[in-house]
Amino acid sequence: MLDIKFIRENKKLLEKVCQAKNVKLDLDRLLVLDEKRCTLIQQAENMRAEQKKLGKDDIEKAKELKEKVRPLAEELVDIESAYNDLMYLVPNVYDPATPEAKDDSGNKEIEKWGEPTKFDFKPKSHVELGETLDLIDFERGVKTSGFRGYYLKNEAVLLHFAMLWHALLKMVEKDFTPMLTPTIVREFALVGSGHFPFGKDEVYQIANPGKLADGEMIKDPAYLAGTSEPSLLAYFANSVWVEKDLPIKVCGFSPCYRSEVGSYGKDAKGLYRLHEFMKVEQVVFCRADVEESNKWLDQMCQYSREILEELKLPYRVLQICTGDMGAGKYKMYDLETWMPSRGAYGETHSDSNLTDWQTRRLNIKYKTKDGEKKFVYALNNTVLASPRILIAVLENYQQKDGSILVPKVLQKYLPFKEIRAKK
RNA sequence: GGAGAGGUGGCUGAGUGGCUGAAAGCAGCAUCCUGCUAAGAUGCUGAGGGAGCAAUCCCUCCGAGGGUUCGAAUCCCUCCCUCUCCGCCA
Repeated sequence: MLDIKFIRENKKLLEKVCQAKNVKLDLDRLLVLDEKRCTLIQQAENMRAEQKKLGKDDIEKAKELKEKVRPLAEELVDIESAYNDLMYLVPNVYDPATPEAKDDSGNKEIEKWGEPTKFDFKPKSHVELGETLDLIDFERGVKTSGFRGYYLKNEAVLLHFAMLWHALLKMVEKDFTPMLTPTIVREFALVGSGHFPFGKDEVYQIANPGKLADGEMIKDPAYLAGTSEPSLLAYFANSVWVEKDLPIKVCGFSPCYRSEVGSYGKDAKGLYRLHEFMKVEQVVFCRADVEESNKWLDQMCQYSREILEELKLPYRVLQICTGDMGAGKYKMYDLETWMPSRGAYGETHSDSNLTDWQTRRLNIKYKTKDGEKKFVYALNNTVLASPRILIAVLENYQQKDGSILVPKVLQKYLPFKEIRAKK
């Protein structure tokens, strides 16, 4: 959400943003609704003030006024509802330096660490490795869970948790408050984070929303969140901090659920695109200052890079272009980690500066030194998501003899240093 | 799942139809007073939106949403949440 005043004054800019971000929004209609809304509010308020003044001195006249206000109030409800629907669709502006493009072809590689792993043998994919070493069972996963189902087994399970644990400890070390967040969330959390109304299809809905047999509506349906970000943000909904308490740094651990509708054909095999996985996520709230928030964006990226570097996994940093960055984002990086079976880097982290776009939706503010109230800026980034990261670990660490070495940094958490075929 | 009770400002807590946006206390801020500490005196102190250079004025908000009424924190309905007891359960 943006400030309506800003929208009024920057129509041209926002038209451009809508086009660049591929957001369909009738800005003219929004502005017309806004105008009507202001007029109606003013009229209704004046009448109500008059009505109140009359009090019980002239009940007849007050009655008349009441009847006059009623249709105005009714119209206002309709207009405000339409107005709000559109307000939730208004995208955030983006950093002027953002590469412009219609799709991910415009993403710009801004840094690279390490080189793609070279093998002096024909490397296996994590799917093959998972099968021969008895680490992953897709067949039974699908049998039990359906398309994209999987079981992790044996060392892969411990490796998965070792990495998540390592990631969580890392963030605690960086002074983030660890949180284990709800995965079942209400609508407002997803509207607040901006996952709604844009990506409603991608979220699993539970609690049977809609009409009951007697025609009653079930309100407040529940959803399975695709990340702990909505929960981490919603935790602070309707709160006001004092400037000196900023930044607020939290990290969440949670299972993540994604329906992946609209990507049926993509990444059909392996651990890349799953309906459920686990993730450690970092969220920072900072002062309403673009420069400061961009510094945090870089800093959060650095934390994630540190983990990839400790794991000695080759990666690159992309700045995401306008067409690929999502309505709410002001600036965004992805980290892509080298995945030998793809012969390419695959997205493992996503780092975003949303400025006040989310905090306006959730009403999260702070009081400045001058006593002024402002919406805080919010940012989020993946710390580590698994099993996807397992693709990179299993494949990059495989040996000629078919075994897999355990990254050194993880060995302290594990009762083994390598993974070999079972007898 | 069954049976009860309840949700009021930063906190405690009055208030059951009409100058109540809300008593009182605590906390907070300001000033004064007392040789420190402590205590005392007085005043100020909720949020959102709108008009105005400003003083100020107007509207909305007592869990949320509807309804009754000229008028609702107060009456009615729905929902959400909290607490107590019972049942069930990892």
